[in-house]
Amino acid sequence: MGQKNNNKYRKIISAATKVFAKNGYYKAKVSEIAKKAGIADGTIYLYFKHKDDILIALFEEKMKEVLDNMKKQISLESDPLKKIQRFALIHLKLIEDNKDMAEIIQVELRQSSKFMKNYHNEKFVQYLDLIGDIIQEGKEKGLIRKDIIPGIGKRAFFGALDEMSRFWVLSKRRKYDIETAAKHISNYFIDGIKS
Amino acid sequence: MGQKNNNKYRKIISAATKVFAKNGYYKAKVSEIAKKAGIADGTIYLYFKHKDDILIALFEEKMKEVLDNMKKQISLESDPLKKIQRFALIHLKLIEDNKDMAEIIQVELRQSSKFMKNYHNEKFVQYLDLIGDIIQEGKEKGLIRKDIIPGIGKRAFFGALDEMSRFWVLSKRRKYDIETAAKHISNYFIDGIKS
DNA sequence: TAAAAAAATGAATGATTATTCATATGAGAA
DNA sequence: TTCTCATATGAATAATCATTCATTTTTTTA
Repeated sequence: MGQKNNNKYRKIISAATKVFAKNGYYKAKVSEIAKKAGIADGTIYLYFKHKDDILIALFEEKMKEVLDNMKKQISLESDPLKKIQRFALIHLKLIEDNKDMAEIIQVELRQSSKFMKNYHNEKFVQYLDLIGDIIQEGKEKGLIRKDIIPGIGKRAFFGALDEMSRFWVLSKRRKYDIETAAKHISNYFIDGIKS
Repeated sequence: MGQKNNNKYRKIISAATKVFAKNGYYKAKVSEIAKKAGIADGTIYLYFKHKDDILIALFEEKMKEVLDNMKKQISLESDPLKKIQRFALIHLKLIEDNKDMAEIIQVELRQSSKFMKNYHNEKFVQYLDLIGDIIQEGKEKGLIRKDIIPGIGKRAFFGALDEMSRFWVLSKRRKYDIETAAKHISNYFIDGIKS
């Protein structure tokens, strides 16, 4: 038991994604996850020690997927400024294609430091660092101004995308389409930091 | 009872700010708020109907303060581009000066749509709109490009600042000082949208 | 096929806490 | 001082769920 490729493990993660997304971690009932996964309540505890282990496992899974996917896509582009554009588009598309996951990351990522004081979301840090690395590369190639600080730049850019996602995740209507939003946000940023 | 200028009402809000900030809304115990406010548990229910009313009242109070303060400060500047710079600085200073409040807004604002499905944070919308209005003004004065969409711009800029705050609120060490971060973030943005 | 091991079940447990309310306290009026 | 009303108290209540574990079902082994 407890194997990550186990059928039931997968079912629990998948059910939990939906249940956590609906009302947040605290309002999510373990029994509802079990029900949605089509198993008994107790079975969950054969695969996870505690309720919060489900959330952590879920984070790890999804973030790894997101991170691997983004890395691959970014590597297809060689121009750092183009990489930034692509990052924006991929990120927002990801939100669109994984609404449940996006809701959880939006809401619970913030909460995570509160209720799991010791859990450090390493994958999230790496995701941010992808942007930092692009900025660094751009500086080295002379495409980005030398005075740009990657640590600030990566947060500013990620934050801009993230706030746009938050708006989408939490509101019903989509006012701007993904391509437009991605293009605008990456262009503000690129024009703001390029040489 | 229930008067907003009431002594005990104030004490409860103030105690709740600290208690919510420490471990988040769900882990906060009403009895701990009461204890910190120096009153009996039951007294809280003379001023608030439910636990979540405390959080909503707290939001309203703090956001009103923040909003009024920002409005006043922004109005001292006439150049829209300077207003953006000032917005960044004031916003980050505010986070610095109100760490407890900042933690609550960072964490619970996200959560709020989950556990109070009907509560719409009007003051937050207005805060975002301050940025939207500045952008609009800049476009009218020919200082900002005509193709900039205020609805995207305001979210991008706020998101950039907000992600920087998140980093500060959740980490112990401050790597960049406020003035530097504010200057950089507002400059990326200004260079990205100016004519 | 029978025995043993592994997985799964779900009713019962036990801990947690928001909320209530019978009672007490204090302040102003007469 | 005594009565009244508003305010405050905090022990008791009652509902909620995560977690456990004795029992059952399924799978593997021989």
